[in-house]
Amino acid sequence: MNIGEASKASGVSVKMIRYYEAIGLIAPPLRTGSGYRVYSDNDVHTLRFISRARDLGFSVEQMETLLALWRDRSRASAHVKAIALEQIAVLEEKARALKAMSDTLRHLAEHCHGDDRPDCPIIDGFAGPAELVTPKRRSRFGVTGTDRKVRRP
Amino acid sequence: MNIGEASKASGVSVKMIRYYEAIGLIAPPLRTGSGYRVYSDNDVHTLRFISRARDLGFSVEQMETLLALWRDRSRASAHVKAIALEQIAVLEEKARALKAMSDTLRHLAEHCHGDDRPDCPIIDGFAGPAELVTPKRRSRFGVTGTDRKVRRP
DNA sequence: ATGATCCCTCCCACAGTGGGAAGGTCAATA
DNA sequence: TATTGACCTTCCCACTGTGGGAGGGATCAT
Repeated sequence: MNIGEASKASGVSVKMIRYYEAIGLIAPPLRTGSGYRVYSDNDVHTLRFISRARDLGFSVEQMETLLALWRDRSRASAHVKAIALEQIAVLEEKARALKAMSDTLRHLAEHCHGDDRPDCPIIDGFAGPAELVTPKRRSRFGVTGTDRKVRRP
Repeated sequence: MNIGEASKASGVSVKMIRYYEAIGLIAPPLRTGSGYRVYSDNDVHTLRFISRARDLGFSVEQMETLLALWRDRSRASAHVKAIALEQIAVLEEKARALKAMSDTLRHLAEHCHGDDRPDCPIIDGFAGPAELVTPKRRSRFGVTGTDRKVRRP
């Protein structure tokens, strides 16, 4: 099948399929004489796997490992579990940081009467002393991980 | 004071101060004869405001509004509150999505014995039918917002 | 005067995703 | 058969927000 069909069947956008191929996450598929990419059911299966893993917040780098493990019938489940647990910890830490932020904001908002007068504890909280506003400084939390390396060599 | 000092005093990195200037979030400061940027205490105050807002997950675009409101002594607190509440909702939705992900993963991990046998419900969950693995499809949640426009004209 | 420590600008990288231009292909329909 | 419309191709660019680093100038203390 063509890329559009594979996209619909897997839930990965056409753009992303090509991107994953370019960065080497998936193997280049066969081509027709005129250069169209041709995907098998098996390829779609892999794409679907990728889609699920993305939805669970795994990075492309982690998916590389996960895919290798998926294909390796002799791998130990302990290995996969370790990666999953690591990911769970990351996810939970991000959720925690997010919650701390919204709690702080909510606290500020609760003390703001929200009418047409200019006094506003939210704005004052931003401008005033740090302790009032920062739950825990410097937790920027990019959604995808930190310092990873160049992958296209 | 020079940019390095302003950076230390505000908690915004030197790189970011220049970036915020380039995109027009902050006004270009005065320069010495040799081209060094010179910041006043007031500038540092603004920078600190920005630093706090960033820590609470506001995007640059939101900060533009927030800064304008901060400087506008006649603004209505309702306006600020509305922005804050919006941000709270976004933050909470992200936290919720993150939690759903980690719950799903944890569920999968709990059923994985984690030894050297290859059976692994985590991997199987990725490869198998969608219902088992996706808490709620297609919630990718970039940390900063979606479709915003070019700002350097 | 020399070296250390600033600062300047400019370019590049990254994740991950989409937009779109310029062009080739394929199937169906008029 | 010729045209149309839906696909496909590659290539480049955008974005957010942040850091790295090169190559060169400025300031300051010893």
